[in-house]
Amino acid sequence: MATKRATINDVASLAGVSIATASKALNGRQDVRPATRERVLAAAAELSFQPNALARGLLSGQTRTVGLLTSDSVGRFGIPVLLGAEDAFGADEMAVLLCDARGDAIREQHHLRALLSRRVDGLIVVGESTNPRPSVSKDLPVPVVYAYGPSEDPDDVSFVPDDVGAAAMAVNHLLAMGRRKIAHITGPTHYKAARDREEGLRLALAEAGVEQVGQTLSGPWSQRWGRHAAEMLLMAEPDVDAVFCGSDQIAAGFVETARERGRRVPDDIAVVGYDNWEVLSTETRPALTTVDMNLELLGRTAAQHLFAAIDGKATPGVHKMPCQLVIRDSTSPPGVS
Amino acid sequence: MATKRATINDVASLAGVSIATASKALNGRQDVRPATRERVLAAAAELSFQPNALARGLLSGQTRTVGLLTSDSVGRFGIPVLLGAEDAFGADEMAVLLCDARGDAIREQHHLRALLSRRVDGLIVVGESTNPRPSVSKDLPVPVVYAYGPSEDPDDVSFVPDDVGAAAMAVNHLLAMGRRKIAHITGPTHYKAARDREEGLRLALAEAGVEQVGQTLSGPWSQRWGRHAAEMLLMAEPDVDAVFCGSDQIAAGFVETARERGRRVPDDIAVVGYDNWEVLSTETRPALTTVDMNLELLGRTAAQHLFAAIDGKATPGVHKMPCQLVIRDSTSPPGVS
DNA sequence: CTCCTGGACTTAAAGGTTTTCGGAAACGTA
DNA sequence: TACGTTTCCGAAAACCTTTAAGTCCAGGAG
Repeated sequence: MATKRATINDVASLAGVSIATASKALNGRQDVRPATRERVLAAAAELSFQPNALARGLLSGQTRTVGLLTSDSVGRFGIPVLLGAEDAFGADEMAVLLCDARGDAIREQHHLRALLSRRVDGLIVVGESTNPRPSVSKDLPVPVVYAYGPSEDPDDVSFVPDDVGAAAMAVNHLLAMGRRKIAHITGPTHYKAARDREEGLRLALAEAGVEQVGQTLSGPWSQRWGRHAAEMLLMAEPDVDAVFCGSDQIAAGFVETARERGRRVPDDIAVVGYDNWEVLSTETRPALTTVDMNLELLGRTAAQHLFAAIDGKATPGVHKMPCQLVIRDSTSPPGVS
Repeated sequence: MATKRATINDVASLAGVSIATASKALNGRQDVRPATRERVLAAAAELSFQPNALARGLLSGQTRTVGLLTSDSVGRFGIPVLLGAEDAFGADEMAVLLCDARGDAIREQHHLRALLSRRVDGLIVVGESTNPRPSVSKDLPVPVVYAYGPSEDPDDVSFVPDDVGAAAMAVNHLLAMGRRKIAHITGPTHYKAARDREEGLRLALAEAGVEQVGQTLSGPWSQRWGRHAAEMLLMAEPDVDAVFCGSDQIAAGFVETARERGRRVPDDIAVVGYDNWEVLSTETRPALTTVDMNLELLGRTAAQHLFAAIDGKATPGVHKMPCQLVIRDSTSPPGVS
């Protein structure tokens, strides 16, 4: 806590010039003699002058601020997007106003109004799942991009991970490792993520002419379910040699139970997870091969496209972002434990 | 994307009054006839008018915005604090400008300037650990409160979890369950959290006149270390009947290995974790008794005190916030599995 | 009738910055 | 000397809202 804030007026009078000249000097404009500029800069430093962004924004109509409206309280998806966005903005000193609607539509509207009244230049909406969500962009005076959870309206700009492609990539990896008895354990079917990943699995298996082992097992996204599904699967399909799991939590549970039941991973059964949630994927034994959705890149890309949209160059549609397969010990080739 | 934003001027002329009257009508002030107010409100609704917070802030000197400056990219501590802060602010529609310095002092200064230039009303600084950190508040024109990681300067306002008290509480719980052979596995000693939690353990044991079993084992905060430490501990001190772990990650690793080595939890060995990181604490077998640092409450309290400080009523010093012991199956009394 | 009161509304200033335009000085050229 | 050009700087408007102060008018009291 200290003195009152200095204004450009104070700087100008300390430097003995008008505020116009001070402004020009501070903003590196022409039309000001080097010696004068020097004096102004010195005065500004002396008073530790910070230009008032409100006044500047009022005049220019640009606040250099974007709103990030998220719905996943836990930050599982919002955080990487925030980081990516900060990266994309960073250089040019954009700031991020963060609001968490906690899945409540009323609260979302409330936050939306608050952000709009603060005159954000744009908006990033982060979904809590990849299920399409109602558009928020109708008649909004600023551009909006959706990250992770796409908008229902195809005229909006959305960025989602390519779950289908990533799942296919994961399964192709298992096939390349020589596995042919591949099972699938995943999350609730009302998640589009679960359906997409299963779709990817099916495409990859079909292309290779390989049959899936057993039915897809759907349950919660939890470790507990992974363990439970493992019991069922190992009982019903004893000759399974690979499992593609819809999340690292499920995979961690599976690996634990498989281990307990005397199945070696990866020698007897190879396991692939999803999410690359490091507290799980690198701490299981063995560490998990898993899909990294590259959320930080997704966030950065969304931010960059928001910039483009702010400049009037929007690119509507749902953009699928490539994921990455992180290969760890849970899928080494058989015999190469 | 839609039309240009309406100003109060547009509202006023649509309603056929002056902007002053429009302002008064919109803000529920007296001196305006009900019929007139009605007209103004209708006009505002018609134009979906949102008052420009920049202009308002410029005039009042208050932006109703606070900055949240965090250093833990992963959001493990920052997020609950953000949520708590949003809760405290929410009713009164404060907004939060979030910046992540990622442990980089330069970037922190950069963000600090950006926040100041945006004229935030106050600042919450969230540490990445409970280690005291350099103060940022000297000669700042706005109040600052520190959450989780306290400031080195005792004149600042800091809120930290009461690690010592919580550890003592955890150990007292073990003692109450009849355990007398208590060991401690924790994180690196350069973390104040590790030292404080050990301190709490010592106080509780001393008060009960019980000796700690073996030396405190220090290592990374990881599950891997928990497993490794479990091997060592079970070898060196076979008769241990309880372990207090410095984190849920360590506890999860310990439980896993103890189980593998044929020790039953909690029958043979009771285990207490720390953090109540739910993806771990509720998913281990058995679920972990653990310390919940109540970070959301901490964040809310910090936010409330920031309000107080904004109003000129600061309460300097390091405030220790109470934690909570969440009792689950890993510490049931012996024989009551 | 005049004067006063109070209600309903308007005018104008303020807040800090950027920008446009015009002015002044210095200098060179005819 | 008169004039044009260049260089540097200042005055003032604009952005949008709130509020203090002022205006106007109807109606009541004297």
